[in-house]
Amino acid sequence: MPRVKEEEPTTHRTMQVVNHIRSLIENGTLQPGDKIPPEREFARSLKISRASLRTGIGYLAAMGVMKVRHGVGTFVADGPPEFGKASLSLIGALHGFQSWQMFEARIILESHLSGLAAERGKEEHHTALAEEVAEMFAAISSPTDYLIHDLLFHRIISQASGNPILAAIIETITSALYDSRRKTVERATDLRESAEMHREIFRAIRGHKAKEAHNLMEQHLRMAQIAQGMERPKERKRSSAAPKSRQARTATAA
Amino acid sequence: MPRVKEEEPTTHRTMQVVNHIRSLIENGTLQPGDKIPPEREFARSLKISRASLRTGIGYLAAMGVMKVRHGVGTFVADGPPEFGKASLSLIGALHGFQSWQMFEARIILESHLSGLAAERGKEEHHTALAEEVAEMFAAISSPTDYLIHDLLFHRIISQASGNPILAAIIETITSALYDSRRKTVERATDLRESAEMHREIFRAIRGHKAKEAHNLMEQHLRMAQIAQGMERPKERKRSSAAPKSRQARTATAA
DNA sequence: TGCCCTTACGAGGTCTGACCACATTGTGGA
DNA sequence: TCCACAATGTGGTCAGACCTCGTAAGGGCA
Repeated sequence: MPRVKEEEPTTHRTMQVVNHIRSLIENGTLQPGDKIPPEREFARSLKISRASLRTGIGYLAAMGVMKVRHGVGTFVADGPPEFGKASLSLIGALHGFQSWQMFEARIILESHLSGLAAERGKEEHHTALAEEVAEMFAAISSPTDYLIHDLLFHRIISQASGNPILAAIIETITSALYDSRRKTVERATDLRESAEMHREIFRAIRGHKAKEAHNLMEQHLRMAQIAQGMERPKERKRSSAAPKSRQARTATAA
Repeated sequence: MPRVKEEEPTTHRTMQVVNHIRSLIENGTLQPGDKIPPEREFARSLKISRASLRTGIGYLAAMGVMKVRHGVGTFVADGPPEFGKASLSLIGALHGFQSWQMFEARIILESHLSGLAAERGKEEHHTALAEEVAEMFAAISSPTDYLIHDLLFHRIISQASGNPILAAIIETITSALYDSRRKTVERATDLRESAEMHREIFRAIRGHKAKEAHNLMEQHLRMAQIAQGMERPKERKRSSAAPKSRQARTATAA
């Protein structure tokens, strides 16, 4: 039998698609927000079946690189960089991540980010931060609105830090923490104090006081940690039989 | 026309699969290393097509939760927790992550981890670290072997830190940095100094000197950073309008 | 007896093409 | 003028056949 073996299509189809799109992104052909060709057409141009193309796209979508909208099209992700939304939650379920561990990670990272933002922040960031602080004070009586600006405030700091990787990590952790956080803010009674704290952080960053910005952020987050009951439990006998808090399936809905 | 609309099986099939497997993991039915049923069989039991099941599995595989082996079966991931291997690299290409940023993230995280390891490390970790240090000294003349134990050393510290989330993040960053790192080690001439440094870090951790462990690790990594030419470039004039410049390629390029 | 090669089978990988579901657009009727 | 509905384009799902890879079982040769 003729073992012609013509073209070696390199690796598996999935990776073929991933690498192709990756190169399109790397050479600038595809930019955040761009739409890729329809599946049928794209598949034909790549000489692979639509099913295989979809596998590859699914892979990219899972990691947050692409965003698929039913009935509309498939796009390159835009907005703040972030790892797959569900990834932390999923991997956490697999390895038994605890809430306090997520919060600890957040404290460490965001404190540093705050310090970096103080060192590297530009005028534009200072302006944006000032605005969010003002909005927070204005929303003191509305926990829901307050939370929005709180999130924005922290996100701006991430951007100001000049390290998108750390920013992306924080973004991922924050979204995983979002649910429980929303509940806490609902019953928070002293948003004013929180707002004051944010203002102080802002001032430290604007004044390029890295050390101070770092410490204030850490202090702020530790308070939040306590408010949400996410302190690290006392060192105790391995009692992993804790009441597992069922995470909402809807995750970061709306 | 009979628009019966019987049971709405919740959301899309993909998420249906993901949530199903997720719940199997959460309630302990599925544990790391376990094999899931064959696709055909599993699909039938879930009342969905094999294609849809595969989409869901692909999603989980992309995030490192599951591992698919052609001709063998599909398994729940085991080994050190980690986000999708390609994720950082891919998202990095999309958002123009720089190598120095990855290294900066690594320094920040791993220094803290080292401090935490000093606080929380157990005997078992100390033993393992000691062993790796010994192996490093033994492999001083073999860069490749040396790198293996170097990697292991840092991984043990991650575990000893008691925060699997931070450990997973580090694991992801490290693997993204691996390529360029391997090249550097090839031409490294002074592995002995590096080994000495690791030993000092080990001693700090064993002695529960958190601050010292933190500083030593930071110092160690900054030296490595310089050795690999991954310092943060000088601050340069730059318009805030994001001049769409061709994204610099990360050193991990091909 | 013991090893190696071949075969068989189980499992994932890919293809095809049809059809379903969702969003947007355009057009005709009220 | 405005709303309802149909057409269109795009992703989502399905079905079943076939391909490829790994492993284990079986048989032949030394």
